[in-house]
Amino acid sequence: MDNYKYLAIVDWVKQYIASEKLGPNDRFLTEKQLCTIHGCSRQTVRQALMMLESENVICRVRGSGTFVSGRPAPQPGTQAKKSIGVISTYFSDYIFPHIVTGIESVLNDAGYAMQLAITHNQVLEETQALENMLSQGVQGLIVEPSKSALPNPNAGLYAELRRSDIPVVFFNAKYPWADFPCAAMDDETAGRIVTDYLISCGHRSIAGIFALDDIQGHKRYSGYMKSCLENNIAGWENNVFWFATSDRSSMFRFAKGKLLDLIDSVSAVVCYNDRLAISLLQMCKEKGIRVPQDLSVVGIDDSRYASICDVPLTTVHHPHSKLGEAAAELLLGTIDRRIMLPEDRIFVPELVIRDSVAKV
Amino acid sequence: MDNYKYLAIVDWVKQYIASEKLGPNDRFLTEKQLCTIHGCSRQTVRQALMMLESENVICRVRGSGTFVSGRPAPQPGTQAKKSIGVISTYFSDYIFPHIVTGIESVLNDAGYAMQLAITHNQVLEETQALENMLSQGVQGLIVEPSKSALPNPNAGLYAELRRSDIPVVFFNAKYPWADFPCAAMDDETAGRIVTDYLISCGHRSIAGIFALDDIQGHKRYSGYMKSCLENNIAGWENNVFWFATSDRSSMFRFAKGKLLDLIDSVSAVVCYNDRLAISLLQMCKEKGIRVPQDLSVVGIDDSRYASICDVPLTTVHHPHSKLGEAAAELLLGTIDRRIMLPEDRIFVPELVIRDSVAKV
DNA sequence: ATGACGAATTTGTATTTACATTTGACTGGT
DNA sequence: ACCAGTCAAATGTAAATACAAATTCGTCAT
Repeated sequence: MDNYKYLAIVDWVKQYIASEKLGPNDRFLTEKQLCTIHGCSRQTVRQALMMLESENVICRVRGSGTFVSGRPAPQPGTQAKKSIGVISTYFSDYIFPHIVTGIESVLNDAGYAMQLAITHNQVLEETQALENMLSQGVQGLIVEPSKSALPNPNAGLYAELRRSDIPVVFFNAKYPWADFPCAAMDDETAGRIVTDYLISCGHRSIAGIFALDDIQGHKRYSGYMKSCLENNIAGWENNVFWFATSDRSSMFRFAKGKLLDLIDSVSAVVCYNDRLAISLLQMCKEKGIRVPQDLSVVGIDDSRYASICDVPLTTVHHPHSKLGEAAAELLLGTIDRRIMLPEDRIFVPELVIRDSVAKV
Repeated sequence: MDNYKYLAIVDWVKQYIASEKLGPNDRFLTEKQLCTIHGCSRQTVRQALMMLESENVICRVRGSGTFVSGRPAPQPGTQAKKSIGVISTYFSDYIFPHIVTGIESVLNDAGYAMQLAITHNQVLEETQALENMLSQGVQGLIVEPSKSALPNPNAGLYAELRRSDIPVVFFNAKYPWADFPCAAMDDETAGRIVTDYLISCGHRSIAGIFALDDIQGHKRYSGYMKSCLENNIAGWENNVFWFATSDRSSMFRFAKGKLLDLIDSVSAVVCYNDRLAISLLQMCKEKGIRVPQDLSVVGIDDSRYASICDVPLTTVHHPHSKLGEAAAELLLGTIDRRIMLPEDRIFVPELVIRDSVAKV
């Protein structure tokens, strides 16, 4: 039975404030008054007040007095609502909003607040975000890696997280050097099934455009490669065009010539994702290349633009919000179990056939 | 010059932990040792240690000793990174991601973390989010009101925020009973210019579909109304179709008959926003109504779908991310000045002409 | 009225002393 | 090898005292 005087005073004060209906900024009893009321020394009163101040119940001003501060701690269960940090590369567009929505819904149901930061796929912004989150005292982190296929200065930070038992879950991709659980779709299979589909439609010369700095890009490329190998597609290795995600907007300006040459020589293109595919569609429109008559195009991710755009895009469904929910569930699971098992949640990709592929 | 012993000891300990490279869970000096080192009483040492413990630098165990805990507080500037709460109705889609991105960029530059909650336009979820944010100790709030045109149970909470000087900024709309600054576009003018444009194209019977539970809906309706009045459009009052935002997805199921009758009787429709307009376009497609030949449609907000969809939509440009930035700047301004002047940031809407309106 | 000054009040810092409670290691017996 | 008891060490609680620093407010002179 913890029966200490200063704790008794803490409780008494809370009761007192509640019963007297003291609002914010009302003057409270002085230390001396509390001493005589409780018949104890000033130090004991001070210890109680110190505790109350750190709990944000009161506010003390030297020379002036003690005041009631803010909301008087609604429930006695005074633990602050816990929060989870979410770090994403982007989220203004594409599939990201859906993923984050999925995360939010699960976190919210579990009573966690969500703190969001965006890295714009820049590792330094990731560093910044991680530092922020940690100094905010988050209970866990859900991170989409930035430039997951390149060396990364944050390895030390993640190691520290591991040591201090702050749970981390990745989504979309995972850093190979950080063994945390991950929610993602099976990107290799995604790359494979779009290529398989093109081949099943009779295409034999198929270009691929992939992100270079990103594990997802590598995996999708790998699926494309395996499909080409298994189906004895010749020359595929020379038909691959690599880009860095930072180039995404500018690649169609700077590398247009090279890209057009490549496109001229094939009958179909596997695009790293829908966003890229849609840019390609626009370029084709400008150049008078008809899709799918002159060129077949497939994307991956099934973003909403894929179904709305001019030539509805054949693509691979991305689990969007389900993936976000899975990531959040993984994190909550590790928080509950208090251990970090690196069990991933991998989603099986499904082909979505629309109008951007011709049979030959 | 604050030159207190216990603060000196706090600094000394931080230095010591850093210089000796003590990791988490390493045993630290005992209180007695610190007493002899600094030549002071044990209480003074304890005061310092108490501070360090509350800062999460050390961890004390009765009967055992003092231990180094976690990360040793990187910079001496030890105030936890401050965070701002952002409460939005939705954000997975439409213009919301852009708005939130704008907010994030400004907050991030100013060194604030962003905490995000979503209400799904439900006042109770707004209550929940507000409570969460407050218990997290945010420095300020950026809120998009939920059902801003209906009575709201959170009035008391906002009054409390006002009293306790926690700055609040609204965006998109403001509650009429809560006098906080607001960043929004001029919705009345937006409603007016689309109607004006339809009239300038020769339309004389123009329907309007507006959100009922939302100040933005009221204002856009008001613009539509004024334009009709000024241009002597007859019968406009009977051509208005109201809906609640919660009906949005289902209205085309339940009220289809009534809506079709309405559409049959007019040559043009003003839609509350692009999202609605696009749903309408799809319905028209299904029913074989050609846009713009049989029916002209205008939206408001210039979401990305407006430019991509089948019949590119004539609409009004929404400042998206600029509006988000403005909201964040308003908030940071009031934080800096420490007073809340209700100065709004209103954006002038601009018509974006695409292909969904026919001249008659 | 206004301003300067100072006393009283109130919280902050510092020391000293005493005892309580918990932990961990040591010791001795089985 | 194991168990139980003991004891020292470490932190926790409590009190009395003294002085420091900031604020408030009344008084007095201008």
